[in-house]
Amino acid sequence: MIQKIKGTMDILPDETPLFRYIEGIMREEAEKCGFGEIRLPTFELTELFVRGVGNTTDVVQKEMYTFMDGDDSISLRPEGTAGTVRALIENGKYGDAMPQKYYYIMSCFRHEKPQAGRTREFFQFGVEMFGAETASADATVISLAYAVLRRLGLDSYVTLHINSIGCAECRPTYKKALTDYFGDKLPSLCETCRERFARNPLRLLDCKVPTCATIAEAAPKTVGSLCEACAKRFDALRRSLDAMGIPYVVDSSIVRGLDYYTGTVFEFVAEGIGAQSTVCGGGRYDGLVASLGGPDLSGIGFGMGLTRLILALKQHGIDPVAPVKPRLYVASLGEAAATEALSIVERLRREGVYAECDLVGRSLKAQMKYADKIGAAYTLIIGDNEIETGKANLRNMATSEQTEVDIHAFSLE
RNA sequence: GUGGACAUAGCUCAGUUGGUUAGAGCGCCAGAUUGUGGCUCUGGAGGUCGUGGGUUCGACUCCCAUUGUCCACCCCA
Repeated sequence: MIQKIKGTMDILPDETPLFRYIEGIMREEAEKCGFGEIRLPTFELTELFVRGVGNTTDVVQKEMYTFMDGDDSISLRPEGTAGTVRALIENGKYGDAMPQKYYYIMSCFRHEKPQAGRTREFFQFGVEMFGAETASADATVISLAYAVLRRLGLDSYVTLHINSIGCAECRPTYKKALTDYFGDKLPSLCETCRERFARNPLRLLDCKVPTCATIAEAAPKTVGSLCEACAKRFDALRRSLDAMGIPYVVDSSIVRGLDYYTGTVFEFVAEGIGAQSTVCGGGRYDGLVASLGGPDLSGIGFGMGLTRLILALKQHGIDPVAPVKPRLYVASLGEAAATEALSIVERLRREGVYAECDLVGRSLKAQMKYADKIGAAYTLIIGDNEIETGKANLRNMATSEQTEVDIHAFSLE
């Protein structure tokens, strides 16, 4: 048989209600903050991601689904920010009143090796805000993520980590401080860290190898080498979060692997769902709009992984969706009754009631069993006698009480 | 890309040092006197033991390869 592609998933009817529940919360919370839904192409020109996400990143270098379309190199979107920025510029939305606020719930694609909390096609809730540089903007975006987690009942199981990695002004200074510090310690670092030293020194702070982690602990902190503006804004963000009652920890190892991030970065981490524990990650990207050919416009956003949220919900036994059950099952005996059952069910459905009848030719007993199995609240039993008299027994499946009703005119509580 | 574990009915798993027609529970279907569910009982369908080689008189069981799944590294949501 033909199997699905590695790293993709089938979401069956017993799981989709949970997805829709979570998506509903995301939409409500985003729209309460004035974010409007944006729908974007599944694929874009490869160059958008090369320039937007950054050609030194792993995501672009080795995880994109890229192929030729005639003379164009196109790629499946590996994340949502680059496309949103492209749409903002292309549709001239930078001319409208600021801030511009967008959200999306869509699948993204990365050619990675699947593991717990990581698939090649994954579903992401993302939020992007443009043209607002205040700490209040940062706090608003973070509080939106927190609101979603709180409504899912996960707020006490996640930790918010925040950091500032500096702007175009202070980041180079900080990078130099870092390379100065790590430079003479290279021999004691692990192999991947030596690579990181050359490619993305910030990531040195995030190594899990014990010896590297100890060395990293004593490394100069971003927060200590921020320029005045960045330091001020980071302080303001902390005060804002305090004021809003959103708990957080300052974590200098939060770095982000996408090139566009500047200044404020943050993650919500859920312990216990596996190694991929970041349930939401985001930050500021003040240079991105300009670097993609738009005006000099600031931006901040986050991505939240649907399947990781579901892992966390499962881990804590949170199951907020009730299965959908029919109000009525019409059991029938004989062909005439089967036809009558169909018309009764049709009438009720037109009135907005979820009703079912036999579709596979079961015996009466088997129909009753089936009605029980699917959780029907009531069962109406009809045969030739009932068609003749127009009356039939309506059985309450919980109490087993039966009442006689007019089969053409009865209604359900 | 690197490493580790695992692959037996629709699902969760047994399967003794390699030895006759491969098992259980759950699920599914059908019955247990005539037109009524949940409990119980009985019966039934369903597996070329992931795939391809090899060792052997004989392989679900041992060896090799391959594919897939899971977990971790890396990276990220």
